[in-house]
Amino acid sequence: MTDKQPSNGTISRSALRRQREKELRYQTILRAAETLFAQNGYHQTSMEQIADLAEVSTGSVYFYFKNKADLLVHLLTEIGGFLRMLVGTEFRKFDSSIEGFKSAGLVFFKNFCLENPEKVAILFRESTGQSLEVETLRKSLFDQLTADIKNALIQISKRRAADFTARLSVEVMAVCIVGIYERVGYHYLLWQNRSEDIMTIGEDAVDFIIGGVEKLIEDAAAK
Amino acid sequence: MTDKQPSNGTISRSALRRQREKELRYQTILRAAETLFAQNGYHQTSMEQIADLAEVSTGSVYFYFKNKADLLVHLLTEIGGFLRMLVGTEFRKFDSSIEGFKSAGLVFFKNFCLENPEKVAILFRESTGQSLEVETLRKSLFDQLTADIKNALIQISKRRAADFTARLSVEVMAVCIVGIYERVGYHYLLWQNRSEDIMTIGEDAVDFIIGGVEKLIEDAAAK
Amino acid sequence: MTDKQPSNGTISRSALRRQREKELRYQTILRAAETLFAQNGYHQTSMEQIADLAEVSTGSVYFYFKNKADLLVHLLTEIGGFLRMLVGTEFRKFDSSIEGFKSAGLVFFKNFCLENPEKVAILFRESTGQSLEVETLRKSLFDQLTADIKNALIQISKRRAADFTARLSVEVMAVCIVGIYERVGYHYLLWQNRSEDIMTIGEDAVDFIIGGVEKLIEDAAAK
Amino acid sequence: MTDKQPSNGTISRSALRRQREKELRYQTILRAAETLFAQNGYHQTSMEQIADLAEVSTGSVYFYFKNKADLLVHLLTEIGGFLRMLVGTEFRKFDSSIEGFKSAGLVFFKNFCLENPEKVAILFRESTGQSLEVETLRKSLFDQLTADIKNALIQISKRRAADFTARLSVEVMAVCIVGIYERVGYHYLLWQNRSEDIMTIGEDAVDFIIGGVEKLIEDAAAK
DNA sequence: GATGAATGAGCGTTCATTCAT
DNA sequence: TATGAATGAACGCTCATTCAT
Repeated sequence: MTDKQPSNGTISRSALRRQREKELRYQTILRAAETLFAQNGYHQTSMEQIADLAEVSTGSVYFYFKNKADLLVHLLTEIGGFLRMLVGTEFRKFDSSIEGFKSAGLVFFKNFCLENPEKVAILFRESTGQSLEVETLRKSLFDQLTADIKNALIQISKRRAADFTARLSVEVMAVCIVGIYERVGYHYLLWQNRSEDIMTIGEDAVDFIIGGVEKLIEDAAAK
Repeated sequence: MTDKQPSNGTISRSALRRQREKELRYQTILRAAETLFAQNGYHQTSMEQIADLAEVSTGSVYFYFKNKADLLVHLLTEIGGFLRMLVGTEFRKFDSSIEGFKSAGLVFFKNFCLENPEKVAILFRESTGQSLEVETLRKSLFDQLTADIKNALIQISKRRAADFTARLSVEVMAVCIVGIYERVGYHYLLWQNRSEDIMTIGEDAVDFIIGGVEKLIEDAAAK
Repeated sequence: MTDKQPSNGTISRSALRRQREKELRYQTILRAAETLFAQNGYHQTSMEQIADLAEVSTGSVYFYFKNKADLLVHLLTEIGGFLRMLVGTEFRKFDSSIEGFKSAGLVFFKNFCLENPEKVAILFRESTGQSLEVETLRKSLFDQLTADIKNALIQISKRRAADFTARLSVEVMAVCIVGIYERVGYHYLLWQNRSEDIMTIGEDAVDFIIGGVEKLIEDAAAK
Repeated sequence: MTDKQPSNGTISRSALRRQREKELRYQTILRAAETLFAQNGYHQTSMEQIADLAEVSTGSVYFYFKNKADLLVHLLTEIGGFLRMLVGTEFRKFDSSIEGFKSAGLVFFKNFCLENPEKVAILFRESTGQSLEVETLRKSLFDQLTADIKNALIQISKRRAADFTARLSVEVMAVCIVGIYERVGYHYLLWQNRSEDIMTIGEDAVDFIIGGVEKLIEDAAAK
């Protein structure tokens, strides 16, 4: 705490370095936890293993994270943000059209699942059925995703002059779509290791969704 | 040696009663585990708690089940069989038609989810991300469900003279449908407690599925 | 208890048969325990395993033996008696001469060790360091053996008109001899499996003992 | 990072002190286990008792030793090394002569048995008939002792220009001698508490051994 | 006498968390 | 800040023993 601020208002070089090192350590620990949780499971991973992989002491882990669940909470938050960013970007790019829907789906399978299988494992497997705190966070992440999809659906229906909600709760549709993404990713990446086929599979899944959505829009518009 | 075998080859009454009592104890313990796993979570439940709720000693629990994971395995197997029976019955009743599809979906939400929320919690939440053994069993249960749905889809497509597989892998469709059931049940029963609305919600979800399937059949038939 | 004694004083046939069966069961259980203790170790053997091998219920084991230690106590007593009988017979046959000494040694290696390796395991390995009760019995068995040998040594020394005790405590000599028997049996049968060589080895050991004894007799006589 | 490495390459004082304290704790725990194993027996001693006597927590015991058997393994290794050192030193001092033999024997009874009865209890009683791992270690310790004695015997026979092996396997002789030491120590210290007489008894035992050896050397030389 | 289900004290072990240095 | 030894509650599990039938 001595050399944080030199006499003038700027931050000293060594303070900056320490800041960087701190951030680096934080990341190293988080990545170690991610790797081990995904690989061996949350309960099968001890704090000591995480510390070992991150090459720090157990005490240090507790300096950066208040407890074991906190590691999962941070990972989950990070993963949730990352996923929303990926999908949201795609929707914005295509202006919430049906094209954006298709594109977002493919981005999910390619840039999320395929490139980050550990995140899939943590989001869909390891964070399931843990403490109340984690489950609450998990719920809120899923709720956000659902809300995003719901909004996109509403925009599309408006554009087509169809009143979606008349025939089907848009929210339920959104929940269904989330369920599809989740199980397809889980099934083909965590259970089977079909990394090479995942894009074809993803296209099929997106087709199923689009097909369903289109049909229901037609029905709604027909009324 | 007194009452096991009367002079003739039949089993004596008291032996039968003991048999019944043994089966009863087994059930009592299994139900206690189910309740506690669903309520507090697998890891938050101790063997002593299970014994207490079942009103037996911890030793007795180990007489009927070889270890804690074994309890989960038995529950999961039971739940998987029950679910397949429910859904399969419905398909058979409607001769694998699209009506059967609708009916099976509703049965899932009514007779499985609504009437057995603990089973939902265990199948979709508590059994996730446990030991390799449990995860393997879980995978096989999901695989069976997927295969059942896949077969139904193939039968329907045959009846309509449409070649489904041309447009979309039937298996992926089946996986999507399983994903929908899973997440809708989880979302509206475990996260929100919408027991009263579950049937309406279930109908919506089934409509989404039917919509998607119909659309894809049309597309396939058009070719 | 009804048909034990017919009106006259003789024992009924069925009572006799039951007597025989009881004795048989007792033996079956004891032999099962002996086998398992020798094979897997006393602590690594459970009462259930013994009951299983003897093809009776655990309850029956407790009818014949008051507890687990009691099994070991009975085995040990039996083994001790058997060993004393073997060796004693030999001494008596040769009239406590140096020939009897030699002969008894060889009988130990042949008729005790070679033909009953399980008894070697139990007497020298499994009964060591158990409860106070077992250790006390073990001590008394060793004491008896020691006393037998001591007496033989005294007789021999008397015959040679040598005063053994002048040079060396006869008891210590006896203890030494017991130690030789014990370790040679343990070393070459339990650690190495030299069943085929055991007689040659035994002869060597007996030679060592005889050599020592002779030498000390000479020394004593010389005085 | 504060006091681990001062600017130069040496280890700081406080790091040294911590090192010492760690070694001290290790010793305290090991000594507690030794005391309790010798006093109450290995199986009758719980990890909690050891922790209590060492005035640490059970967790600490597991920090220093991987499990209960590991404690016994460490004790046994330590005891084996100590014994070999004692006896070996004596042999070297007397240049593997018959005098060294005598001296080594007395050292065994005085500096090993008399001064460390707990070690006698653990080496000859508590380590017997435990797990495979312990029994293997035990065997290797006895094998080493046997080999040491065997070598000494060979040297002596060479010096006397006698071919020992002609009459008697040297190895068997060594095994006999080990057996004598073992049983005499066990008999007079663990069973009877003859601490005051142990030296006289030890001399007797050594005399018996020397007597035997001399006789056999004479026999061998005579041929 | 025989059975085997039931008991429950007891033990070894783990591991998240703390804290003196 | 960082360390890592220390803690101790908690848990899964075993198994000798009992006892109602």
